[in-house]
Amino acid sequence: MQGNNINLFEEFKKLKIELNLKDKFKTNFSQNVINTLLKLKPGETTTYSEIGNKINSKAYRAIGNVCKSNPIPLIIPCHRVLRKNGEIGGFMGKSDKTWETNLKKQLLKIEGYIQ
DNA sequence: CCCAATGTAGTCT
DNA sequence: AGACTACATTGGG
Repeated sequence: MQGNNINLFEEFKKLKIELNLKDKFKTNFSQNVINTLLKLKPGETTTYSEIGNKINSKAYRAIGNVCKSNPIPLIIPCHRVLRKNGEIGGFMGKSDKTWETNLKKQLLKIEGYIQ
């Protein structure tokens, strides 16, 4: 059956939603973080320290803070950011084993990063 | 294991 | 304005 599968990214493209990211992310730092995140493709992951290298900053923890203020998870793919030591890291403001971090794992599964 | 460094936002005084 | 605090982290002692 062909028509049963939906490519979410193609569907999103069709919607042609325009986001005013500068409105939400005012500072230089946060815009750098967001721009770096938007370059990630489905199935790709990065780490807080890797983003730090790209934007020339050591504020790894602050990178998490930017993600926390992400109004639209999935469009700004904060779930593709993992800890350098392989841990899952936090999601939507929570860092321990909560439904939020579990959702993060599920998203990575869907995108094929983990089984 | 403990701890300083990092950027932002929030809460005081 | 300034001081202080909490964070989805990291690398070093």
